[in-house]
Amino acid sequence: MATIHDVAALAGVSVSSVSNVLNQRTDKLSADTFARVEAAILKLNYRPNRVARQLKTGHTPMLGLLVPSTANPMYGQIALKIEAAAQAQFSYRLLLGNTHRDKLQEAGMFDDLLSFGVRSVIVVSSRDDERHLEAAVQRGLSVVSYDRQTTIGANSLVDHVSPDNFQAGYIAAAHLIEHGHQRLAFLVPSGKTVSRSAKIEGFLERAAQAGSAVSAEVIEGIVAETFGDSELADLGFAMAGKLATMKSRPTGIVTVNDMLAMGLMSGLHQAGLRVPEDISVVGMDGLSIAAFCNPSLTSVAMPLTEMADAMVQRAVERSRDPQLPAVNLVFQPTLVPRHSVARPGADKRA
Amino acid sequence: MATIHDVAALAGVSVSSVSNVLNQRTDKLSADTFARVEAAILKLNYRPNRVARQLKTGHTPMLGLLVPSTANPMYGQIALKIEAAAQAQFSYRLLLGNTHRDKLQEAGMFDDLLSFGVRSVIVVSSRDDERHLEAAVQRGLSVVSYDRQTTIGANSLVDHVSPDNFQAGYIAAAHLIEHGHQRLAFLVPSGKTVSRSAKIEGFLERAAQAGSAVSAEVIEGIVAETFGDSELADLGFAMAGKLATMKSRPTGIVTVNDMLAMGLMSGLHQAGLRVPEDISVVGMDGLSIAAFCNPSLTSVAMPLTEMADAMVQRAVERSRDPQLPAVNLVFQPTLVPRHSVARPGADKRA
DNA sequence: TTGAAAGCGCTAACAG
DNA sequence: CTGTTAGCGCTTTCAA
Repeated sequence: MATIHDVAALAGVSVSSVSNVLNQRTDKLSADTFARVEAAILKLNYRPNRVARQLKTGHTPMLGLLVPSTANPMYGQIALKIEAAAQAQFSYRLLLGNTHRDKLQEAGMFDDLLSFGVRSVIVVSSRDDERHLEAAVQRGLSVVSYDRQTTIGANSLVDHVSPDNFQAGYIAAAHLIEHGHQRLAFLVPSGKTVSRSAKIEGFLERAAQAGSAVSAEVIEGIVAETFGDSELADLGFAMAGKLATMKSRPTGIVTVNDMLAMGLMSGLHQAGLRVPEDISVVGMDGLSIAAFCNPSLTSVAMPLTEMADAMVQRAVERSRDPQLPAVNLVFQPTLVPRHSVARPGADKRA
Repeated sequence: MATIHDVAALAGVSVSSVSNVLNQRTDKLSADTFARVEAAILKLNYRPNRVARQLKTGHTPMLGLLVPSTANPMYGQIALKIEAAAQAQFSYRLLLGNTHRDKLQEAGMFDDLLSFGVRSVIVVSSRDDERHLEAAVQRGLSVVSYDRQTTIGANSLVDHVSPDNFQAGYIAAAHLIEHGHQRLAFLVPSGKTVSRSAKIEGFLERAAQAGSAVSAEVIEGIVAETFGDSELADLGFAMAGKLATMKSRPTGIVTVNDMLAMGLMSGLHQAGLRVPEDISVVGMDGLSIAAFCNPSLTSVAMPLTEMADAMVQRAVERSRDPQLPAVNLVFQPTLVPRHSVARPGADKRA
């Protein structure tokens, strides 16, 4: 690989002139010198060594991304959008880590990012406890946390970008109520997270507004060790079995995410219950793949592209100017009606 | 951040002793020095700067991964397995790039990997032309290509790891034939790739062995610009419309991958055709999520974990010893029977 | 067994 | 406008 010295020698100039060309400092160069250097660069097919540059400047065009698992299509989609935003906005590349929501995995990734000189990281995790994120900030990382909207006014060192989860729960319940459902349930894996709590609150709030005619309950399921890459779908499938045997079964169900909904619908079908004739289901995420279930899944979609853009922008800009105050950005979800919701008692087979 | 000098000062030794501790050269150190240095490292919470180390050694514990799009669950799953293998085998981190099968994107990624000093890359691309991969090898990258099994004996500079796609097509057709299907079709997006061709050949071969009673055709669909993140599912959905209006419709369909199959089943259902009663469908990939379709999708599963392990091992080992000859590893797929295949004419509703 | 010192390739004063 | 030079933090001869 050619170095800056080779280019300087070939162009008959000093290395600093070459460096100035590389860094667009045209004001410090004669047009002639500039041209000669450019020619030399071209002829040698020279590419500056970013490692050397980084050792000097302390910067590197890389962004860390921590997600629970790219095997979950939601996070695969997020990774795609974030990569696109990082390239488009800053020509940054992505260092990816699957954490399985494990604190140790996250900590290991932070260590490595730091030692690679990466200064910005986006964390999609959802654990309730955020102290290890603050610790990472103290060590010099600019961290953006996804889906963990903090209380307004809370003083944090990390940026937060999140859909309005309360609103998501609210409009999901509203959709079912508008279709005449009176026995609602919210399905969620056990384990408290900020986003789950907010969704549940929104769901319950809307149900409460409907008065005593509408009942609402929260049903927790436990993710088993034996579940595979699609553990949430596995859980939904398992929970369908429980639902099927309930005496006073809910007619309208909201799930905390689309994978759970897909597993649930599959399990309900297996148990001989029809969606939406016997039970209506509303998912959350807006996974494109959920449009291809049978029936296609009605879902509360999150504005992924906008959120990805915002996350990348905050992560990089704050790594460049750590003085910037942390912000708390909230994005509005929208209901995407498809075919998993109907009036209770309706029967298409009629 | 503490540097090696801080540690040396605190321990009262020279930087080279610290370096020797860092690199486990215990033979060149007294036990006492070693202990003092370790203590200093601990007290300062010192982490060696990998950038500086890399500038000196030329190595960095990073692996590049190029996939068409992590929004496709198949590639999300591959990314997950590869990351796990890279961590487990070598403690390497992953630099991820979504290429959308675009040659320019791939080239840009190669440039960046090289300038970051990354020496190994795994490419999941499937374009027929492989010259740009060979070019990357010339520039110093160790590249492993997935799903592009080359002709035996072909002399290549890149490693190939691939499922036996011919066999995949073969057992998919066999499965349908065993269920009594006589009019088969293979669905594929237009655009030739090595893996698609092999699958088609295997499919046709098995059909031919069944004699003149069995007919087999290949149906190509064109991915439209308007399709979204799940473009393959969109395509399957669109192709279902075409199938529904065919005069002499196939009863057993094999799709080149699971996303296409999911879209297809959704489209068939939309068109009033039942799976598997009216049409049986066999997918390929073995996506865990395909177990939650309705009906659940019978599919030819590829041994992802084993392939990921092999790819990582080859990529890293060859980057360390470029003398190693390129290999061509082939892995066997297995049929995962679920509920999208039945005897033609069978009717569960009876 | 330990330390001094050269340099990996680049940037950015600073001097000319 | 151009060139010289001192590092960035580490590894690794080579001497002591």
